[in-house]
Amino acid sequence: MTVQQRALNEVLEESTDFASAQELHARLIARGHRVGLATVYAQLRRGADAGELDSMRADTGEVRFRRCGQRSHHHHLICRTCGHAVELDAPEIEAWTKGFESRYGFTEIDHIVEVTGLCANCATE
Amino acid sequence: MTVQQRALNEVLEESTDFASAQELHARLIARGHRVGLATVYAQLRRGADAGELDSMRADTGEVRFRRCGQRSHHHHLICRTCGHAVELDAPEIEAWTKGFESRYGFTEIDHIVEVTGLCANCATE
DNA sequence: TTACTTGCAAACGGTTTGCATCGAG
DNA sequence: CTCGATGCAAACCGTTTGCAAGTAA
Repeated sequence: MTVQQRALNEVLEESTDFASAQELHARLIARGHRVGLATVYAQLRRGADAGELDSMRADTGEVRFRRCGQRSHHHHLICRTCGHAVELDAPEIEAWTKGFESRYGFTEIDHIVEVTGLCANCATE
Repeated sequence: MTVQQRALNEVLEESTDFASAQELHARLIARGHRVGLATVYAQLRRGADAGELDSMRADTGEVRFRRCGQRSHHHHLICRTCGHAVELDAPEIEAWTKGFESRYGFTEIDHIVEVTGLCANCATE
């Protein structure tokens, strides 16, 4: 656990919405940390691979990250423009996917569900 | 309406899934059309602006296009091992996502749903 | 004619990589 | 001491733009 990792974790901890690698890097610099952009990218990649971070691609092409607050399985409603996120309960989805196990003979069923849209703020611009 | 536009329309007409600008360009070249990549991008942009094309950003970062309104939205149940796919109807999902428009003030809501598992064949191996 | 489209090449912006160095364990 | 993390600079890749030449109407 390096100094840079601790610093990034801190910033991720404090932000509630999805943030881009560059935004996170800028915040680190603003706080006086000396961190390379490539390092931030590397850290974010590791975090996402390890399942500690959720990632999504914005309309602009950047990837945005957020620490996953809930441990249990859940989904997000995410603004495609600014990354603002709402956590969703999805009992319907869980039930829906369960049904496939017997119906199609599939096992170990998993699912990825991302709901995206434009939040009230971004829609007016 | 130029020759290149007619050619691209033809290719879009024939493809049922979302295709990237580069894929579409490659298909045009494969058919013997002399078209520049920049032209394909320009055409796709115009088509999307005019509402004739749906566009979405893939995980890889490319933008993929599809002619609008053909074929209703659906999802797949895909085997993680052999790639075997089953088409799914998802009325529950559609209804579920619709509810968010008013509840959270989001507009233009879209969703990505991927259901994966092991098919009967692959599970026994 | 005239405005719009074409298409090459160069620019752009986010991300990744090569590699020498650093530092945690 | 060792191996993974760091960070600069350069490479990458999809996309956009500048601009000269072409073409539909």
